[in-house]
Amino acid sequence: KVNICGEWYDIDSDPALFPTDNSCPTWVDPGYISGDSEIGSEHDKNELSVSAVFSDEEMPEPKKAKNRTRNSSSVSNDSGIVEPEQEAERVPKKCNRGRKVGQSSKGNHLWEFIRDLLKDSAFNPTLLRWEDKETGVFRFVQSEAVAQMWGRKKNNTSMTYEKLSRAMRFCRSAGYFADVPKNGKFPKKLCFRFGQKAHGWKDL
DNA sequence: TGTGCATTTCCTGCTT
DNA sequence: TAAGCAGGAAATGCAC
Repeated sequence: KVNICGEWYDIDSDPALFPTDNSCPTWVDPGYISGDSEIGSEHDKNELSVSAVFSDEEMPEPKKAKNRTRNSSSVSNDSGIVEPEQEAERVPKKCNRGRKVGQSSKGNHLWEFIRDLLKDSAFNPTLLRWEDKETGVFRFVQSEAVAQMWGRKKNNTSMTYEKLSRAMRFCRSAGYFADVPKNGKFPKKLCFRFGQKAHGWKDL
């Protein structure tokens, strides 16, 4: 069993997720492990193999067609007049917003989940990796796979990296993460950095 | 029962 | 021009 943020992921009951032969989890792109992939290569551009782990039902839904609910200018036609049908489309989809029933918010926080993944050699550097451990800069290697694990922990099978990254940005504004130094040393994409409120990552 | 926190979801606008 | 990133707004579950 592997403990991530206090939650035990059972290798035996989930062999596809955690192979028993100490090999890499099946979601990990074999090309990355074999050395065919490096940061900046095609494999590094968010290429995923999560379909090997998550069934069709478990896979996140594709991004829904965007409903424009706030900006009236974007639903008006060329003449700037909002048609009645377009007006109807502006009704907020309140029922689809926010957390769903059964999605627990208790337990560990997102930054702790990320920290624990970095702590575990089963996930570091296959799912995410240190860019600069001294300054707390890390980078998502398999961003969608990490998002799926986070969603799994929160009973939310529709979790995506887009949503996870939004939560990461909220945590950044709260001080758990910080801005990545813009000195050209780190790639801007998929890079985050632990903030002042985060602790326990230095002694990993 | 009300409030605050920590997200989650949807969206627009900006940047790469 | 498309994809990714940033952030606003509204909603939720939970703890207190």
